[in-house]
Amino acid sequence: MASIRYLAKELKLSPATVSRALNNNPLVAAEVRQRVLNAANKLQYVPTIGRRETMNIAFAYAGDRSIGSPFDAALMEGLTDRMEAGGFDLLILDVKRAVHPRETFSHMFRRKGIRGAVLRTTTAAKDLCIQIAEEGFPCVVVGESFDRDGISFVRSDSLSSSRDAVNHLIDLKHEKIAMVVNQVDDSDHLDRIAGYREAMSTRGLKVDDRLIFRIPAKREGGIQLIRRLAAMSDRPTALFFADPLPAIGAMMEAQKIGWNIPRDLSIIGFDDAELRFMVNPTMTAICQDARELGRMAFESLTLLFSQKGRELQNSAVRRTLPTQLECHGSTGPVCS
Amino acid sequence: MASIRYLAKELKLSPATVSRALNNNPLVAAEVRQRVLNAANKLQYVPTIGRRETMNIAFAYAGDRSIGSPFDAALMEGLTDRMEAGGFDLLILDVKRAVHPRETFSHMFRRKGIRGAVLRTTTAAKDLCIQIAEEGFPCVVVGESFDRDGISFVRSDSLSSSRDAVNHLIDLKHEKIAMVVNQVDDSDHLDRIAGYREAMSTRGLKVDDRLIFRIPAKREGGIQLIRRLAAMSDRPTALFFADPLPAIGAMMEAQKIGWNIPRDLSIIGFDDAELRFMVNPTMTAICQDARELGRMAFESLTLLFSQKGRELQNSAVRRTLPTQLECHGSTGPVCS
DNA sequence: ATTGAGGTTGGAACAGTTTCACTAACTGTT
DNA sequence: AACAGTTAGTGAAACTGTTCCAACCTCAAT
Repeated sequence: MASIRYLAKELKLSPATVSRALNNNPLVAAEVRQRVLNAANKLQYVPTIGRRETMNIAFAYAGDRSIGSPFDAALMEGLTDRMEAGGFDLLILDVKRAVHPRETFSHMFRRKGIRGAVLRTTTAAKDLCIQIAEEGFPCVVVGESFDRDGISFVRSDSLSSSRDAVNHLIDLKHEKIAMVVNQVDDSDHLDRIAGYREAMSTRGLKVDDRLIFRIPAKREGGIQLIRRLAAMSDRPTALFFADPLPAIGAMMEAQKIGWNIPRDLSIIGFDDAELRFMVNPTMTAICQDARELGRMAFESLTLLFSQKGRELQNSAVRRTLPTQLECHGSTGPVCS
Repeated sequence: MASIRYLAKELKLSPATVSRALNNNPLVAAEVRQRVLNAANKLQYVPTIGRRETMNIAFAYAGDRSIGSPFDAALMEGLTDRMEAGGFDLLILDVKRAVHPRETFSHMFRRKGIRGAVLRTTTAAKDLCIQIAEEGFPCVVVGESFDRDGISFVRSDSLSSSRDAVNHLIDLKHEKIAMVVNQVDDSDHLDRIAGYREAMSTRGLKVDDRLIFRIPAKREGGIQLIRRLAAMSDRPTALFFADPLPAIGAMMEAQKIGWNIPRDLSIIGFDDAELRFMVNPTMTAICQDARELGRMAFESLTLLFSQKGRELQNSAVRRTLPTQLECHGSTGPVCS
């Protein structure tokens, strides 16, 4: 369709100049480059190798790059699970780093021969995802959900399992149940808070805002929280964490200052991987299947490529994966 | 150099047929494809996009795919650290899955436009690495070392820090110090055993082969080991683990059966990531900087591309990264 | 005014891929 | 047995993207 030569004819330039502009070659005038980029975006230009469409899919970090987490690793594993069969290759990149000055994101993807992207993001970078999606580039976001149309995403259903978790604590006769959540909200975490509130009020427990603690989503956050609790006169008997690492930190610090878990304090965390088995006692946690999430992301992306995807155009692909509450050793009946 | 058309002329075929053969298109006769592949390998054919050399680097799993580990995640992070500046992109693949029937590995890499590969491997797949290296494809192995010439690799220096670890235990007056190591050996683990033996004999302690325990490198392995130790009449007072997960499992199981760590048992593990901080007490461990290892792997690879690399040809690039012993709460003086 | 340097641009050559037409062999039908 | 239809395999040609080289244009210095 829209080839380099077609663009060239349209813009009354040579193919050479268009190619240079698309590759951010400095030997092209700024004004010309801008015109070429605009035309390429408008005409939905997609580079090919010879006559073959490229078969790369990007796992793209929008925002902080944090490959380090087991969650990302599992996600990637799921992504690659089905890719080989379709002849796709997986490319890792950091969108902020990869994009050249005065280049749109979708253009950067095209320059690298990428057909579609799985965007791994955090709330801080939500805008970035919206921007990329609005440029019309096929992408699926993991780790955030969006209200507006036109943005595809896959997510875990945090709401119902959060409800389950809190109900489990209430079944154990806990009443002062605190929710511990990251300082910055994303939609996933908002769901977790909603689940907490729902379960509490349904079972006739008052939700006191002072029972919702905001901490950084790191191990240190959990440690600090325990130190705060230790000073309280009327502290909660159970904690529900919306993130894995603070839950671990809290368990360790609590034991360090002599509390017995679960006798003196019950803890429920989240787990993307196998962390719940690495602490003593093993941790009751809500588990999400990150690998399956990766598979779903890939399938959503291929759906966007297909004819059906073209029809959907503005209505996006959205999938939700159920999560499970796994009961282990960090929760027990309230001890009064 | 060796282009498709050059190959075609050489083999008295059309460029079309050569292209098909190289892409494993089924519409080409088996005998012809074989001839093309042989010629491509002999003439060191490298595909290009237009006239530009491809800029992909592969993070290739040779053997079991195990992206899941934090070690791999950190490795990848290190790899990508410097890549963007050089204009390279990182491609993830599983060599066994990616390779087509009757296709050499180097050919598969070339088909995908890959300039060089970082091979992440295990001992079980050591042969695979040797094969790829012998095909002459630029690659750097991580996680294994090789005696023979012509194979580049980056590794952590396990020997000296293993010595440090055991010496630390001896300083704490331990005498019955056991070494716990994976059932299958790789050169890295052999180094760790060597370090153990060296330290023991230098300090005048006898190395009893019954003090070297072989277990699967999983959490469960450590659990099983503790159960075995519990039944022994004259059990070791300290354990030196060559792998992260069994050390964690052992700590948990030991505490479960009522042993106090470090009073009843001192434990030293390995840590690629942050696991040592997630257990209680925090774990004394040998830490390797997987991220730096990734950076080194990338730099070694680019060295192989450069002119200097051409000269080296048969003598390979080899780098070793020091590791550190970090003392935390899981080791203490022997208690008699 | 002339010359030279540097920035831009286009033409041409060349890289790989696929479409289309063609051949040869094989298969099934009359 | 003869014929038609199908299929595997091949090559020419058309098309895609990139870079080398020559040409052009502008501006400053002589």
